[in-house]
Amino acid sequence: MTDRTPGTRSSSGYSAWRLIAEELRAEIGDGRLRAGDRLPTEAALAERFSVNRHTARQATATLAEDGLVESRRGSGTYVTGEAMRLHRIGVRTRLTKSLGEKASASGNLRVLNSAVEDAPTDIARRLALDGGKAVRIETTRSAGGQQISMSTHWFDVSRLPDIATVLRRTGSVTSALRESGVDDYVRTSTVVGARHATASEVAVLDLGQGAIVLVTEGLDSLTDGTPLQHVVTRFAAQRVRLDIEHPRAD
Amino acid sequence: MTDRTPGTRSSSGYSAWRLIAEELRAEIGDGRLRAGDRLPTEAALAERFSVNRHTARQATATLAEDGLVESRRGSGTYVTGEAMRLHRIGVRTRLTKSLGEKASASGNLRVLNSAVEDAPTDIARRLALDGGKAVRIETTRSAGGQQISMSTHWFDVSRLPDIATVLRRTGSVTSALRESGVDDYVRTSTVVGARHATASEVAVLDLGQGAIVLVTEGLDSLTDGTPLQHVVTRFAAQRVRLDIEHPRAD
DNA sequence: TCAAGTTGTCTACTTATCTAGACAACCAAA
DNA sequence: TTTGGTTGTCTAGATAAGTAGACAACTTGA
Repeated sequence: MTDRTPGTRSSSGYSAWRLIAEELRAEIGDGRLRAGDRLPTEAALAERFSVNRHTARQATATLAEDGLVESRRGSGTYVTGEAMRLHRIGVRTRLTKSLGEKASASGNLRVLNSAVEDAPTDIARRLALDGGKAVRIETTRSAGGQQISMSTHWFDVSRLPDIATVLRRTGSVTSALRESGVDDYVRTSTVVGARHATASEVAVLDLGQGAIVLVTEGLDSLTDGTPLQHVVTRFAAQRVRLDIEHPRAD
Repeated sequence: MTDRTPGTRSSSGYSAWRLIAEELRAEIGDGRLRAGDRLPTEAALAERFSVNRHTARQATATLAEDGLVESRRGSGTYVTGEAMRLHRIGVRTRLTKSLGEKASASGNLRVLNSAVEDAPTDIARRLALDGGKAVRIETTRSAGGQQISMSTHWFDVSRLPDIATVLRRTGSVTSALRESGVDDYVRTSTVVGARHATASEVAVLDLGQGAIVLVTEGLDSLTDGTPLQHVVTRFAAQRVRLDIEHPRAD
């Protein structure tokens, strides 16, 4: 990108301004550009990425739409702030506590829909399902007026037949499980990946097309090892980072 | 995307075929399409995404270039496989156990360059630097002929003045630290995010423009809590998932 | 063997993106 | 106030991306 020779138009499926915008977003995200800093001028960006000034402008305009930078005529374009949320992932993921740095009240769970159906074979195996039937629940989580994540939960229907109803009422997985007779459970496995958001994720999470989602796939179990919940969560990567809890050194 | 009305061209900076390609990649990644499955026909994809067949073709062609699918004239386009690597993140990330073995399961580490310089203030604070000087080392990790990740390591130069030289020779952080008198250390903090790859990451990790990187930011410490290493790693998200180690339930 | 269905390739055309240059509006510091 | 530097806006033209239709090459199952 930086040294893309004019003829070597890469045809990557990304417009030039989008690539520039994401490059700048990365610099803001990892601290090379901090809140209050002035971006390079439009002319400098155009020079650096070997594009016309209009193309560079479109890049900063997109970042401005996202509220990441602010352009001031006659002066320059400035970084407004990062505003990244931290989501804790640990043994006991008390969700209602982990969202938002300041308060415990943040993080609103909403049940979109639920159904009892045959689980995909790999999920059925992970949950050690007998009959193969499972409760699938789709939820979203928001905080501070922003969509944070969306999840697909799978429970054994023979073990937790009413979990969807209870979850809809309580708005918390931990509470719903407690009401269903599960006093304690732990996260036994988590795998994290990242990919582009699908069309439905773009819609539900209120993202731009082509945005990125962090995908976590987790298994919660009773303390004796009995599998309880298989849950896949997609976080809006531009708003959330995952804070991994490590066990105490001893 | 799926129901994009013709006039509502979103102008997202992503070409239509790129959005389709990433949508399909997501379906392959999360198991909705499995190895051996046949993709919808080009005509069906064109219909579903409201584009011309040629545009849909370009999407599958890109996936074929990545080795994710294979097109067979007269028959269809088939998913070849996922081939996702798992990278473990835990308390003690013993990458290479014995000195004699050249390559461990987690791949081959190569030192790109290193320098002694002033650390950024936030890193200096995390490492509790006295003079502010730190050793910065850039490394890459490959496995099976593929680039897996690239990292930026920061060490306190007063504590580990020769770490770069030793790391260059041993090819393992654990070994290099052991030779430097550090017998044991633990991961005390890890934060995971995701964003588009920068131009240099695209080059080093051998990715396509606009690819996604998983970014981990970790702090390793002695068992008494003394900070040792601040390390930022960027994984090629299309090749790697992070497997989070959870402490035993007891 | 045949017919239906699928991918591969070609040409022509339309639409969107990027380039190029100019100038206005505005800011900040001399 | 003046000057140089910056963002905002306009017009026109060049290049890339997407549409449209046709047909060849090949596979599969009847």
